[in-house]
Amino acid sequence: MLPTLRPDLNEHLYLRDPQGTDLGRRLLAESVRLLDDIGFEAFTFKKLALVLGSTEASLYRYFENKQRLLTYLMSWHWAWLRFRVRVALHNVADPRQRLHHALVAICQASVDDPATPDFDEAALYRVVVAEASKAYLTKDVDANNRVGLFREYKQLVADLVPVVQALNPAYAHSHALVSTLLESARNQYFFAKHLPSLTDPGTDVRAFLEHLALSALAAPASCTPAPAVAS
Amino acid sequence: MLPTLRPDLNEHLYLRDPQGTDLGRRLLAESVRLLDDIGFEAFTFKKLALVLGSTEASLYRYFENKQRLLTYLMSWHWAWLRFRVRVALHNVADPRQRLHHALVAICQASVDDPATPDFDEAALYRVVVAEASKAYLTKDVDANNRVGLFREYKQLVADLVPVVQALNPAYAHSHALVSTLLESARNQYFFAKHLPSLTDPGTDVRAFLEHLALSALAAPASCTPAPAVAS
DNA sequence: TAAAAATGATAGTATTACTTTCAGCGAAAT
DNA sequence: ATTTCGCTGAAAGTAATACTATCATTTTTA
Repeated sequence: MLPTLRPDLNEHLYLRDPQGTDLGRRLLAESVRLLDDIGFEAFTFKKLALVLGSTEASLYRYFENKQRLLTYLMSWHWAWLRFRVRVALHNVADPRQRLHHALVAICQASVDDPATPDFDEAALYRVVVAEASKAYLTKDVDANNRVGLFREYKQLVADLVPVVQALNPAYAHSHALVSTLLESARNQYFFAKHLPSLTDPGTDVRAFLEHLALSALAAPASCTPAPAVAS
Repeated sequence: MLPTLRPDLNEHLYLRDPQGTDLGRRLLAESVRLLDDIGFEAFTFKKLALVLGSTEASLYRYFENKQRLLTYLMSWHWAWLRFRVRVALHNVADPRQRLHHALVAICQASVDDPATPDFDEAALYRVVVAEASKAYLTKDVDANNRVGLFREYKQLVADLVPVVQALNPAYAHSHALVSTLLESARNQYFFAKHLPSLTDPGTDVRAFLEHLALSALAAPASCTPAPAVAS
């Protein structure tokens, strides 16, 4: 099952609350493993039912389809990240420290929590890295967004915006910066593993992102203006 | 058909060169329209055959599957971007100007070329924004990468790295920065349209990215170090 | 004009993505 | 103690997807 934290995820994500039953919890845990194994495209409820010793029909009682299940899993991850960030920032006052700790929380999302033996957090993070964007890069983003399916991601961004704003209240792109940091974190991990020429060897993703954010927010006048020469 | 530019895309992308025949060229043009219409998940060769007045079997002679077709289309886009960047940077010497023009080329990828009436470039860019990452976020990235399917994207990054390096030869993350700029450009367009709370209202993506890159590369010492306080 | 290449027509297979119905079982309420 | 409820499993079915194969016909080209 999913670890200790049990956020109230949007009820449109599921048909029946998977956290409420044994089968539901095993569904969640095993789906992460299976997604990690074979990827979202090859993943089916039939295969999942097989490893669970259950049936397709039973699983369809929890989730309308695998897309919703994916979005559920990603939402859970985002909720968990929010929690981690909140804890990491607790009692840290210095704005620069706050950014630092937030980025540590975001980038160390893959570390396994030994308190949850039957839930593979490292596998979830691999699934997040490889599949998260498929949760919203679909033709029904707008419909899904309308019913709140991306609430957790948007909340995570909303939580981080003040962290960034604190360093430079005049910065005009704090939402864009935050979403770029989150998306880039995933991408750079993926690239490092699979398309290394799209990153730099031995890159510390957190250090890269922290430098990026701090320098953007330091915003010395010399960085800001677009060049004035003719096009 | 695809516009004037005819790059030599990796031959593993297709079974039969679609640029070499009339049906092949119509396949490419219509697939963009159909992908834009219904999205990658709902897209099938059967539906495409229908709008082409052709048959499934005929289309499967060009592409092994829709994944390869998508990667072909994205590769064509990346090759075209490379070309646009090259043209934009021609005879521009000032490093800051070069970055500026490169980003203009990248961010204005959606403008339609009136020279190619039967090819909808705006539609291709929408498809790129929504679907490009699905070309590599799969379980067979590594196999596909090995046979060169992502050559164009990697080349685009490789072309842009010197542009960035010229502004700061000591910068340690130029590959990560370039790939972040490219990925972020797509993401921010998508967010602006579908998940606006993940960007800032009225954001000029190019201006955002240019400020981000310039400030990261300006790298005053005050931005660089991680904070020294206890964790 | 003959050979080669490309296309269309037809058909077929395995799998996917579901839905439906019904029966059985354990826990909770009466 | 039994009814009832919620959940699961079993079985079957459907439409669509993702292909592959064969063969006749048309188009290109040498």
